[in-house]
Amino acid sequence: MANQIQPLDSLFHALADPTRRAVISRLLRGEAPVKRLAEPFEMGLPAFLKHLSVLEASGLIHTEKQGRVRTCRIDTDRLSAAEGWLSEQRAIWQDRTDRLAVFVESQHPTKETS
Amino acid sequence: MANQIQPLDSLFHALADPTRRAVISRLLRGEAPVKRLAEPFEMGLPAFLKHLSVLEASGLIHTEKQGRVRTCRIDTDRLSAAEGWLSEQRAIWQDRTDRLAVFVESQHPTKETS
DNA sequence: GCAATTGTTCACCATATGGCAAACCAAATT
DNA sequence: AATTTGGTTTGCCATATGGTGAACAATTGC
Repeated sequence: MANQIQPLDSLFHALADPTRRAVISRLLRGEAPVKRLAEPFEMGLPAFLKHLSVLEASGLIHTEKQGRVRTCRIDTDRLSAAEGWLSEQRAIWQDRTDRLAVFVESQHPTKETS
Repeated sequence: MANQIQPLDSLFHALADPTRRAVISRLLRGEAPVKRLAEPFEMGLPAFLKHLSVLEASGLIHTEKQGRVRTCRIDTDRLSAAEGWLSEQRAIWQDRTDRLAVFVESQHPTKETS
């Protein structure tokens, strides 16, 4: 319930880039090392690492280094947090339109309420 | 179904700012002119207008000027688009974890499947 | 017509973002 | 020990972002 608004900034910011969204989609199918994650993209590793650190700062992924390979996995709770805010907003809107519908209904006594 | 990925960039980017999210929350309760929208915030109008234009570029709001006052209203379809992408992703993840659960189940013939 | 209200535009600024190349480090391989 | 591999750090760059103040419309109300 407690709306910790601050992290939403970094969350949505992390989602606002096609590369990062692709990484998320990829990680939803299972963990992967940095190199493999980076393969589909045309940028260099340094640029890619920046994207990863944005994702990690947002809490959407966390990574662990073992030997020389860093493995990345997703934190679906953070995804749900983003989804949660959106569905909260939709709830607000739906509640309002529902009450509006009732009001309109009450102004149209001729139409049957069915 | 057709995933028009490009607009997601501007969509999530628009959501990645507390001012803009507040504007959205406000507009979900009903349309409002620029001046009234800007009141709760401490920034000047030029800065606020930039936020509005980011929101408008993302399609989350559209505005109409009548006389000297510009009225803003929200486009809930764009909100649903963002929510849609997120729930798609969750579906991917859930499908995977479901199949994983089935697999784990099949490796544990001792535990009853209930 | 004058003045207040409501936006809008402009020039400017500091910082963040997203990319590069190149040098570097540490773990595996051979 | 030498080399490859996987990742990291460091500069550097162009552009975008988020804000400011000041000047500039254009309506509306008196």
